[in-house]
Amino acid sequence: MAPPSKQARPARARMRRVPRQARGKQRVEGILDAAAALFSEIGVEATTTNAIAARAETSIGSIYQFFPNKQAVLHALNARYVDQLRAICDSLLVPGPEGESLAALVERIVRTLHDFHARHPGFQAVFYGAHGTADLSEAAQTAAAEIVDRLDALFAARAPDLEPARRALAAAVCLEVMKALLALATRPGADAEAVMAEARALLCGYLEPLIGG
Amino acid sequence: MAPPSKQARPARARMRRVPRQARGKQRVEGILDAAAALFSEIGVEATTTNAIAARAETSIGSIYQFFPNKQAVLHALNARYVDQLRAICDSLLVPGPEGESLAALVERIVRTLHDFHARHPGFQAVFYGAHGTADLSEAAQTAAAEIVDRLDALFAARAPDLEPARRALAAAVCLEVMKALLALATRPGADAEAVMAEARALLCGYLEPLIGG
DNA sequence: TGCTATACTGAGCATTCGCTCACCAATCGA
DNA sequence: TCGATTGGTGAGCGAATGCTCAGTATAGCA
Repeated sequence: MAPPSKQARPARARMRRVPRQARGKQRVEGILDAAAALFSEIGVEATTTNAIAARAETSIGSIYQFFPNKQAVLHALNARYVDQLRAICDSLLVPGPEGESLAALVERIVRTLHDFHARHPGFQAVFYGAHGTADLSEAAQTAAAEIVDRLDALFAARAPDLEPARRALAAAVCLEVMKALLALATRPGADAEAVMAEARALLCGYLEPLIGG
Repeated sequence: MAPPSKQARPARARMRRVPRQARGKQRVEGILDAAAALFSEIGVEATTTNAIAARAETSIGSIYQFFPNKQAVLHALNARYVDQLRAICDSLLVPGPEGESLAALVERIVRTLHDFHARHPGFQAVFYGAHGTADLSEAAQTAAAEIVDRLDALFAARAPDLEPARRALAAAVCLEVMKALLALATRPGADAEAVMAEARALLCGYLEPLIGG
């Protein structure tokens, strides 16, 4: 990422042009798919715009028809993941069946999020990366804030008397722990089931005094 | 990092020349200090060799007198951290005073490692980064493996009957959880003490059934 | 059928980065 | 004092990267 204006970026646009025809929409999807694959394979920084174009079997020109710069591709990909995650959370991070045990709740959450990680390798690259320049990790924070809010609401539903500050902290802690352990579980050569079992034990032990059995 | 031979690197050397005079040793230390500062401020990838030289108040030529390439600087910095960490672990990850409670042990570990993180901002940048190109994260894995081994030995001392496979898994899980929560604690604007309290609760709850009270 | 908006292309420009090399300076040992 | 070894310098090279732009192709519509 070399010469995108040394000055502070003015009013950054997310899209240069919105695709109107069907093939335009397909191009954009193909570009995002290619970016996701490369991000997870070689990392965000190491992925070049020309490589994304080659992987998407299109030309760099096409990328810059729709995206103003490389960052915008990352942001768009992140937005796609956040949308999917939001849909999943809507049916996941809710009180669940009346009287659901904490263990069952934790099991549901851990398994669902692990599935999401496994199905979308690019997600980790976008969500977990420090990406050096703070500006880029803004994408990750968007997604993280989304999940912390949902978790916080879920905790509030199960334990109305828990102090809000403690609840928010617990939600943030749970997210970070989940991130760390799901990364461990999806590491090449790791025993995902075994790690998930530890994650369940860890989270249940932590949440039991807070959220009740 | 642009043109360091597209081919597989042959027999990578860690140092081009070992400093013999005192001022040479000081130069190397100054270069590592500058690299550490920049890595933590703007990230490993975004840090250029010229920027390191400027920060160290020397010339790029001097860097390449001692280091064969940018990676070698990262590796040397990592080695310096690993040495310091090893020294700390030697007096930290041992059974401790006879009959020490699990809570006291966890408290000791969490606090000491938090201090280390706070004192060496560059450490996180080196230790936590994915750094894209797998080759670079090798540095992080070196340090991680070191700590996991120590933890494993500590667990073995406290719970000789625990199954080795489970013990190793628990050690890896503890390291990842610690990494995640220490990162959360040192995040700008975070309440480090509050996060550390949660970390203690989390780890005690997890380890109690494994390592005994 | 022709006209227009949309979509697509890829050589190449501007810029950056890692790193070299020819040269100079300080320090050491005898 | 003087050669030898070690330490230090920075303009600039080659390669790679993000991105542009002039031009071409396709789709939608009257």
